[in-house]
Amino acid sequence: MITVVLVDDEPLVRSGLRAILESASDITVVGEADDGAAAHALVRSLRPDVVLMDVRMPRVDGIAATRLIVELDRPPAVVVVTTFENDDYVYDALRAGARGFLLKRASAQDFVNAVRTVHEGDSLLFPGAIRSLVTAVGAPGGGGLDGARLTNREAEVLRLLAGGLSNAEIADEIHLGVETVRTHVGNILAKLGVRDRVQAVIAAYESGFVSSR
Amino acid sequence: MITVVLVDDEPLVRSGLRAILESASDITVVGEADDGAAAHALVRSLRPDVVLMDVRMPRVDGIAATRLIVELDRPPAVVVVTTFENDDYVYDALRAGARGFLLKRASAQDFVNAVRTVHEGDSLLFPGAIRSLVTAVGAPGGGGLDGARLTNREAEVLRLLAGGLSNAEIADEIHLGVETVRTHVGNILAKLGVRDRVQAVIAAYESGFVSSR
DNA sequence: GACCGCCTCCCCCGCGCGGGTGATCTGCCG
DNA sequence: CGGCAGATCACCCGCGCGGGGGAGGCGGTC
Repeated sequence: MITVVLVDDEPLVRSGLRAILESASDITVVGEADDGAAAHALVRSLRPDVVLMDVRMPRVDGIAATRLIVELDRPPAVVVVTTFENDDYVYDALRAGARGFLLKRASAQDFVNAVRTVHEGDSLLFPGAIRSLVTAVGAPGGGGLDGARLTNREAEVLRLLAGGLSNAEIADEIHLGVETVRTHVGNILAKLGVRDRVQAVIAAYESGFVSSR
Repeated sequence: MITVVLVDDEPLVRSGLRAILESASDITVVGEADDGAAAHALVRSLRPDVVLMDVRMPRVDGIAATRLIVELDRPPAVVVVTTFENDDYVYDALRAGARGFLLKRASAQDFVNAVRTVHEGDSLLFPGAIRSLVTAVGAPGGGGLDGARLTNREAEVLRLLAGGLSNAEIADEIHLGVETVRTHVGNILAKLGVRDRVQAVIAAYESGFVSSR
């Protein structure tokens, strides 16, 4: 059984999340808090497996609360919940130690899956990378991106990379030197905060930057 | 404009595909055939970009027709369409040179995407790998697979691999020697017919063996 | 008993990959 | 004009990865 604590300043949101999560037989919501300070206290006493945390809250916000919580010993997995895709607070929260993030408009199944995922492993894979990429979804061949950290060229390279091409093949494909491709790939990995091209591909799929089917 | 030839022995199916594809402004169905021999002749005269081919047909079947078509110079991309997931004919067709395969129950958008994909690049990525994996979807942690080529252990390794883990990390995770993991990974790559772990991850996503969100 | 598939581990070899660093050229912006 | 970001290419280094073998144990089937 996975125990969950909900943190959001709106009772309506908490109720909704509770209803969604409790419909899964392996998940129990053991507590709710309406601000970061209360969340910290609640987590210390209840020791849940997972915390669903709104980033934007009065007084102690989700970032500070996340920071406090992950400093506990054997801390729960914190999943940040947000309304907006382009929310810099989410970025900060991920840096503060959150295991992943979800949009409030995600489906019920998404929430259930997210809780299970962070509980099992160490994932909601590469939240930082996915966060960087969600805002970059757009032009297929290299059109105008915006909030993304990736440049047009980098996005193009990532797309080919996610097609399973080697650096040399990418170079051939877009008529560049292999060295240049290596540079772009290196920059992509750095910007996404992932270790290698495998993780970059995963981030590309998980974020919807490329999509299956 | 992408030109397409449809090959299926049932007029109903051809009509359906035609309606779906012509709803896309960049796709035109330039011809239809109801068996493999007619398909071959039609493709030679019309030189379409893409052929959607049923595998199961009377007289000259889809496999033989695919073989004939891909032997033309500058042949069109052949996409095999089938009713059943566990259809060995599909396997043969892929070996015969088909660029990908689709289930008849796929969505309208899937068909449109498939046509565009094979027309642009060289993909419907790793059709052989995906074919191997679609039948393997099932137990998350290593339950009973069946028609899959992968053993339980290999499926488990692939799942971790698709989580972005290195060989050493996989070895740690399931308490094996790195050498053993290397062997499993090697076998996985061979069975899927892909070159490296990056392509294996892509196949895992494209096949639904692992799924985003 | 012989056989085979699966799992486990081992060695060697070549190469692609990723990190670090630096260079040049372009175009944009203040 | 100077500054800066993006794009291009370069070299070095270490290592993880993948291919090619081989080998032993274990549990099934014939």
